[in-house]
Amino acid sequence: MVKVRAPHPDHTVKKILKGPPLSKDPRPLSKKEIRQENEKLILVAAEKVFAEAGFGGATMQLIADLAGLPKANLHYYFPTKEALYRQVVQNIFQIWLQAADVFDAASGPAEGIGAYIDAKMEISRRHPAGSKVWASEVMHRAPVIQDYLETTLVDWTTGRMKLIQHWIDTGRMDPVDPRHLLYMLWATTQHYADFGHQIETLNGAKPLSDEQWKGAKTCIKRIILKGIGVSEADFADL
Amino acid sequence: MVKVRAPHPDHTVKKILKGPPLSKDPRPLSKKEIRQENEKLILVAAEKVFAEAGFGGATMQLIADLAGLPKANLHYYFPTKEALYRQVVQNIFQIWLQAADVFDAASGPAEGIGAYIDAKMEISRRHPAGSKVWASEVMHRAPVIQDYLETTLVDWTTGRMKLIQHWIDTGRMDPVDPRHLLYMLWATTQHYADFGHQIETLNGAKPLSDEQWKGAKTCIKRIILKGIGVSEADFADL
DNA sequence: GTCTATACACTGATAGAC
DNA sequence: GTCTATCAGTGTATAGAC
Repeated sequence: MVKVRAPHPDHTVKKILKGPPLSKDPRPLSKKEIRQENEKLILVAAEKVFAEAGFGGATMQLIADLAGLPKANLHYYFPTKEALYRQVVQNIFQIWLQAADVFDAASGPAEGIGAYIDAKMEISRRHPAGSKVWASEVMHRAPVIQDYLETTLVDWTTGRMKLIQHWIDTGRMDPVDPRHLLYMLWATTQHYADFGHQIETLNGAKPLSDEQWKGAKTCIKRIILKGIGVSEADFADL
Repeated sequence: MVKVRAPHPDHTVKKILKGPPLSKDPRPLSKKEIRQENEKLILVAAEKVFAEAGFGGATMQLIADLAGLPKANLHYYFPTKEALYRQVVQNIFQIWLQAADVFDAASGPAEGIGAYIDAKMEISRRHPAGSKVWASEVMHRAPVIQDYLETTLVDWTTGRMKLIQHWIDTGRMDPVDPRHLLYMLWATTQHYADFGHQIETLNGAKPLSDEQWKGAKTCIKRIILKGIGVSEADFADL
């Protein structure tokens, strides 16, 4: 008996990724512009496919179809699947780090942590695919960006922990472990991207509305800021 | 020129999964016992491999090697890779739901939420592989357990939200959105499993010690319970 | 820079002896 | 119930015409 082989539990992926290919800019372009244009096209498509299917489940064919290019062209711009993946992950990491800026510019915990939550929630909303790729990469023991974790991320975390400790020492918040506070901030905000499907399902199969996103941000900020002993007067305007 | 093909960014997986195969019980066994024994062996191995490599990156060969069985035997016990995966995911879901019991048995928010955090943190610690498989499944839009999300999970969540609302209505905690509070609990506790590698890296490449796990639990409970307005006297014994 | 055709490796699954 | 050998399908990557 011939049995049809189930391609992958992620058979939904193909449906989701259906639709018109990403549109190209129709202007006449120089070679350099063509390269930039196509690399961008491929990276955007790759991010979505890697997010939906994981590295192993993603195929160059799926990415090519979504980008509207022949499969061979992908290998012209990126030598291997892994190189393409690596570029996707690095791009996410940049966005992720960028959200840290609001942290430093702040005058105190209410402003700094509040703004950081807002920024990370916006990332979860605007870059859900990127967040998922990042999560997947870390879950699989960071095979391609371990060096970043050990250098950039460690530095970033150390700096932010010192800042939080300073806020504690000057009596502007409770003496909580800065490390676990950071993890809580990462976890809570990232959850809305990584587990977005679960959240949507629990929301009656509908994406969160503008109001609901706003409500989520406010709720998270209230609980955490109050939880670390920031005076309620300092974040009454949420 | 012949180029060696990079097998997968998860090349670390093979190393990690190395070591002596899971030991079998050497007693003489009945056929039924043999079946139970081997199914258990396969499921444990599969959980690890699926967690480390994702569904697409996992291979029946890797699972077989880790279980110490020939590849063909896996197909004897589980007809397809997907069937095996499905069983793994369902097992996780049961553990996950089980943690809910402590929630209901509680007399109020301090006890209920505190115990739930403890229970979920223990799951993250004792079943990190399972947690990762679950996270991966949801991130990929739950291709095999969507029906569970729509039925069991929705029911569970609705019930717990009502309980929290009751606590609010009786003035035992602040009027926060129960939905987002639940998400925060899930996110924060699950983070210690799913992002365990990142946490380890930030901990000097060492797993969290007993003390550190305890510290994490305490820190999370303090922030959240205080954040939702539970009187500090009610959780002073953390 | 684009794209068709194809090489080569690997994986899930099965057949069939023991 | 166990296990070796093997098949068929799919995937990455490349060659080479345009």
